[in-house]
Parts: sequence; structure tokens; C-alpha cells
Amino acid sequence: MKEQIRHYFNRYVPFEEKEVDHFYSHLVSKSFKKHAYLLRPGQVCTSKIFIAKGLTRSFYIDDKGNEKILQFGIENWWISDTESFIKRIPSKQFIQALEDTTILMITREKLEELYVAIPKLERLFRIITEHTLMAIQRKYEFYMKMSSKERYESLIKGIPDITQRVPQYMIASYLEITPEYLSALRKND
Amino acid sequence: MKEQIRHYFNRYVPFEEKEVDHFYSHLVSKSFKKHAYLLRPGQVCTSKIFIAKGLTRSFYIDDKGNEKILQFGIENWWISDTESFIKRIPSKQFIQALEDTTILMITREKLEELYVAIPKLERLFRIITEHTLMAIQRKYEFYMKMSSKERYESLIKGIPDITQRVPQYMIASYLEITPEYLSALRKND
DNA sequence: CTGATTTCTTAAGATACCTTAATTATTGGG
DNA sequence: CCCAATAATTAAGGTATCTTAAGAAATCAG
Repeated sequence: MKEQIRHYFNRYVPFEEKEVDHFYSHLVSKSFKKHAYLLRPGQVCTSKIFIAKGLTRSFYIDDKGNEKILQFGIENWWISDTESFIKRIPSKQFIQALEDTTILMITREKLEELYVAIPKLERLFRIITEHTLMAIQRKYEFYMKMSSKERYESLIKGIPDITQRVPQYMIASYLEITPEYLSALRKND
Repeated sequence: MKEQIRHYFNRYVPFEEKEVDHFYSHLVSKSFKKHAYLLRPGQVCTSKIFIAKGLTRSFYIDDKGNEKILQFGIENWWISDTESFIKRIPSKQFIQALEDTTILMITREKLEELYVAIPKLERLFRIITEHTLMAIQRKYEFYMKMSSKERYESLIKGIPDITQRVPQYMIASYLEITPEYLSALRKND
């Protein structure tokens, strides 16, 4: 798993073996069975959470009691609740494993210590955050302009095996359409 | 204007007078008349752009020749084309002043030099980017779930004077509804 | 101040997507 | 392997939002 982190980091900033070792030694690894919760409403999301393996969904329950899926999280993606993490306020969302999932996490406190100890880490996370921002912004800018069908196709293109890994009604929730309508869309290719 | 930057920076990270001076001396200020373009498709967005005063829109032209507004930019907001900036690829969008607008900008090259000279700056931009990510993500997550009317109300809440500053058809484009329908929505309060 | 241009409104018919409810298909635990 | 629970489909009728087209209102340049 250290190798995975090393590889991921080096996509953004070249790191020496030693630096990765140092950082990695402060990461906490945790495994969750399918359906287990990584975060529940009311908890403060105190750590950055990196998915090493598996699949998660982030969702909340709306006024009418419906689950609203905000994001799927896959390998090599950060899935913390950004708002809860930054503002140190209780989260409103669930993060749930949809497959057996292994994460690597680091608390905010520890990370801030490490930013001082390994200044390059500050750079790394600036760059990672910039890239995440770019990806999220791009995704939503286009999602907003797309029809349901186009959003579905776009999701499949981004995560081709998502239909094998996630029940269809969750994909519908994520795309903000009803399961019935998604079913109808799929019927006419 | 230096005072404005100082104030903005200190919202995120405490800076000494001297450090702000140093950074500020590398910023380039530019003014644009209403309707002038800050960026056009084909150009690479080589600078981070901060709006000191005024109002801009970012938009692109879709397949059918329609303008699609992605963002409005107001005072104390960064409005660069993130993807073009990060990947150093030609932008697909226009950024246009909707009022007489003054920006402060800094090239990527200069900024990277300054990250080394003033390490605290790296931290500042990590934090700014984190906050921007949080804001953008939150905005879109909710926009996706909202009706047209709710999106309109949400925009007004965020930028109360937007209706005075921007023609209604641009607001409609931003909210991804037709001007006709926005007009109808406004009619029934 | 005035005509030209831009912006906003109105209304009728069309379409994308939703709601409800019932039926069928699939999956997982014992 | 089977039953219970979960997930997916179908269809009918409804609503939000779009399209088109025309006219009214506001703004801008000279």
C-alpha cells in the first residue's frame, strides 16, 4: 500500500523514498466491510480519507427522507467531507462502503504537523487540491448542462465498471434522476 | 488595493506587512472596460486572476452556438480557467468584464518562484484552494438537487445585487434555464 | 431626444422527466 | 436450494421546463 501512495504522490510532486516513508508512517489504515459506515451525520470529519481499495458512496437524507448520493469514491480518490473537515463542524452526510474497502487516513492535526516537518507536503496537497478542484468543477459544469442521458453516459465513461459495482438505483440517485426514468433511458440504448 | 489583498490573505493565513509587500510587488494590475475580454478561447490562461473590483462572467459557446455561462466572478474571487492554467492547454472559454473591472494577476512562473521565496505562500494557496473547492463542491451539490426556482433564489441569496448588475438572460444561462422560463418564475414571485 | 438595438415578457404547444403503483427479476442469508 | 428481501421494469397520467414566435419594454449611440 505504501507503494500505491508513493506512486500516487509522484504523479504530482517527486518525493524521495524517505519522505514517503515518513508520511506513510503517520497514515492509519482501516478496513470496512461492505455496507459499513466510514462517517455518519453528527460526526466531525477529522481526517483526510484516501481510498486505497474499494468503493464508497457519500450521501445525505433529504427533507422527504430520500437518500441523495453526492459522490462515489473509488481507488486513489479522497472522499472526506470537505466542509466538515475544514470548518470542523458536524457532517450532515454518511460515507458508506459499497464494497469491502480499505482506506488510509490522517488527522488534520497530524497533517498540520507534517506540513511543517515536510514542507514539500504542503506543496503536494496544494497541487492535489488544485487538481481535485479542477476535476470537480469541470464535472459539475458539464453535468449542469447535460440531459439525464448524457450524464449517465458521462458517468459510465468516467467509471466504466460502475454498473457492475453499484445498484442502478444508486446511480440514478447520483445522477439526480428517478430509478424508473433511468430504467427507461437504458431500455432505448 | 494592497490593503484589499492584505485583508483577503489574512482571512486565511496571518501575513506580515513585509511578506504582503513582497507578494504584492509581483502582482500585475489590469483594468478592463465593460464588455472587454480578459480571456478568449485558444489562449492559455497563464495567470491566476483575482478580481479587485468589478464583475465578470466565464462562458463558452456550445455546439448550437449558444452562450453557456459557467461562473460569475465578483470582488475577492479568483476567476482563472483552472483547467487551462493547470494543464497549460488552450482555454475553451471566454472571460468577459460585465462592468468596468480591475484585476490583479500573477503568472504561474512567477507564482512558483514566490512559493519558494515565501513558503507561507504555498500554505496560503493550499488553504485558499481548499476553501474554493469546498465552496464550489457545496454549491454544485445543492444546485444539482434543486429546482430552477430554488437555484434562482440560492443565487440571489449568494449575490443579492446580481439582478441589478447582470441582464436577466445571463442569469438564466448561468442557472441553466431559458430566459422565458425565468421570466415566468419571477412573475409568480 | 429618437431610432436602433438589446432585453424582457407572454402564450401555446411540445418534451423530458416525475409520481404512483403494480409486476417481474435478482440477490443473499439460512 | 429456497424464501425473503432487495432491485429493476413497465405503464399511465402529471408537472416542470423548453421551443417558438411575437410583441412590449428598456437601454444605448448618435
